[in-house]
Amino acid sequence: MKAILTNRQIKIAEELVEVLDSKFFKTLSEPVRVQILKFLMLNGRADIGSIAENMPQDRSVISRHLNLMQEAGILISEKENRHVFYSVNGKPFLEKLVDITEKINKCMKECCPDCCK
Amino acid sequence: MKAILTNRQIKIAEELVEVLDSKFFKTLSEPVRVQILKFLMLNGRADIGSIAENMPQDRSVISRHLNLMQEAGILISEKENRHVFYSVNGKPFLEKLVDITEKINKCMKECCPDCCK
DNA sequence: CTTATATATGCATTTAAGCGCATATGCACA
DNA sequence: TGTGCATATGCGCTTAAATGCATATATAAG
Repeated sequence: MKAILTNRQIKIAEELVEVLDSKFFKTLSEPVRVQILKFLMLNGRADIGSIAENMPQDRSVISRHLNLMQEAGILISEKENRHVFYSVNGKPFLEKLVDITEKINKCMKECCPDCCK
Repeated sequence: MKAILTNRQIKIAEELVEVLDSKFFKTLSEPVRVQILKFLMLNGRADIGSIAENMPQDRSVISRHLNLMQEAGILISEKENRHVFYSVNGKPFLEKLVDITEKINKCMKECCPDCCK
């Protein structure tokens, strides 16, 4: 048990908690949503119908997953007439991941130097 | 819908699915486990009892979370007499995150160039 | 204006996970 | 060898999420 914690260390650790507890992270850790991500990576922009055709789940289920993924910043959606097209939210998506990695790195270096031995 | 997918692209996308579906990712996306991670980052190596004292959950619950986190490669455990001490598995933990970020980056660049616009 | 199609939503069911109690195991110390 | 403490585990309870059906909404086409 360490003796003293600086405010700076506590703040850094709290930032880490924030990014890990985020909707973003939770949304990514679900097999069906990962499959959807894979599909969109390989096939590019697609509407809900075409995505659902390639998944065992019901259309309504896929629709809800897509909505969650958009809210989490992983996908973007564009409504065109009757269709809603989804695609990977490329740069912001990647930046979020880099941010998480950097925050963990920073936390280990500054809060827990022993962790890195 | 893209016309043709190369084997290379499919392989890259499958590797992405693999890392995202991993125990590692799922284990990290749970609030209590994130709190445990924070605690160990700030306080360093600690045994189950001291960790549980700082959490609202029962010792048995914390014990199980710690076990999962160790299996996922996030923590390491060292048994000393009656006590089991846990600490952050620093380097491997960070490397895993970097690996995931790189895989997603690679997948976006090679499978879905449109994603990055 | 009617019909067909794409998506969204209400609802009930099923499933998985977290949770805590009770108890077992393992180890140290008297 | 017996007692006490740290951790592990069996069990049932509770909760949250995924799932699919039925249906509602919206829009395009005839």
